[in-house]
Amino acid sequence: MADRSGLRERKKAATQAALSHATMRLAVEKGGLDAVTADDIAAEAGVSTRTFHNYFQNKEAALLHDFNEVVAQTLAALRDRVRDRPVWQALRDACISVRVDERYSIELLQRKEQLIHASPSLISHQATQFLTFFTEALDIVTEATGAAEDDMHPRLVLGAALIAMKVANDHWIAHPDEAPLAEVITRAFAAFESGLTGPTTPPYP
Amino acid sequence: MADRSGLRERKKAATQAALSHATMRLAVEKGGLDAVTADDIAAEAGVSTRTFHNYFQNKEAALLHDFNEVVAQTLAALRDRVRDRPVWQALRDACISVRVDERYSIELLQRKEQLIHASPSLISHQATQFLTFFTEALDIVTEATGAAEDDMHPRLVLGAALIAMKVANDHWIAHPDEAPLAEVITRAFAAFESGLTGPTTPPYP
DNA sequence: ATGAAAGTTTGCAGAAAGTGCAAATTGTCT
DNA sequence: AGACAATTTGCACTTTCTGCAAACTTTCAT
Repeated sequence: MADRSGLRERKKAATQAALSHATMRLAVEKGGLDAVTADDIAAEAGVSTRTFHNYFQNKEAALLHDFNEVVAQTLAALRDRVRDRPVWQALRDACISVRVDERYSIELLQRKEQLIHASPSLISHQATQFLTFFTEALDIVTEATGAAEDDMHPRLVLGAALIAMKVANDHWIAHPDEAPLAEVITRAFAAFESGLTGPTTPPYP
Repeated sequence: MADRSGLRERKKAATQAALSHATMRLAVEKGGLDAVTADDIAAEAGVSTRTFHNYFQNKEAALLHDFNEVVAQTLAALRDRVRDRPVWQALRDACISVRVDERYSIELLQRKEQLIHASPSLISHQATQFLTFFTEALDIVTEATGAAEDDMHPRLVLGAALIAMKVANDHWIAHPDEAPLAEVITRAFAAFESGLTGPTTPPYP
């Protein structure tokens, strides 16, 4: 019944964190996650290879582990907010409320972004995480709005929000000093609010 | 120098198609791609396992092979259209021009969709294909509009188009008799054109 | 038609991932 | 302390994927 603060639970969390951190350390050190084996990671974290696989299915999951918390917290924030404001604003506010910029150092985020960008398997795994987010968020949104099962609209709104969030985050990671993250997110969401056709429309002969 | 219609080229294409089809056949038969091994596929197609891996890195790539053609053709269509109309319309028209509904049978698409939905590795691989599309399309769009390297707008527009395309396709595959694919795509794109905030906004206390 | 050049297929060896199982170890609770 | 439950570990095994070199097939110039 002890789910919190038993020695056992703390040790588990510590091991998981150690494995995740070891993965990051080795990936940076060797210039790419592909050059790191599960054996390496287990050794670096001081556990057996088998234990590594008890915690994570693969190295990608280990490296992207902390992103799960971001996803969980965004979903929780969305559940809260969707009650008292329109879906689009709830999505925007939920994304802003997570404050990735305060939770992780910009150097860490940049290095991680670099690793992901260079590895197809990491890109792939991250995409899966996004899809999980999408699916769960869709449940929240459809329940809140009472939209029909086959209505495309909730999916389109949610997809747009996800794109806005991802593009804004990537932009901020690449140019952290230009503007605070919250503002970049707000700008990205705003781009969808007035219709997309206009801006990228040069004159034609 | 012969890249077209040499015996060699035709044989290669035939082998690749045979492997891709064998993969689909076995996946359907065994109720999921996970239950199929590379050995199975090679045997079914009448080549060695090593040859399978000469053509495809993994079973996922084999199953999703024909989607590559769709991507290539969409990109080609986009390149064409982006010259004489606004980016957003070019994207929409390019998506419509591919006519997935005429190229594949609805049964095949539905079975494939089912397989993908049930397999994390397939979802993952498909996401990677989407990202490849995104990256290449971004090149086309930025070149056509002369947008700055760090401008979020092209990414947002492109992301929205991708979402519209995916949501429309999924919807049409699930409800093929409701409306023609082209119309569903048009509707999905239209949802972005007038601003997203409105429709999913119930009244609040 | 023939033979050299270029491309393709195959088997084999080997690194690595990932899973099931049972024994050993470690934490929990009375 | 001791019974009970959860965790860690080693081991065996299947599968994926890659490199390499030998065998084979197509191509093309003579």
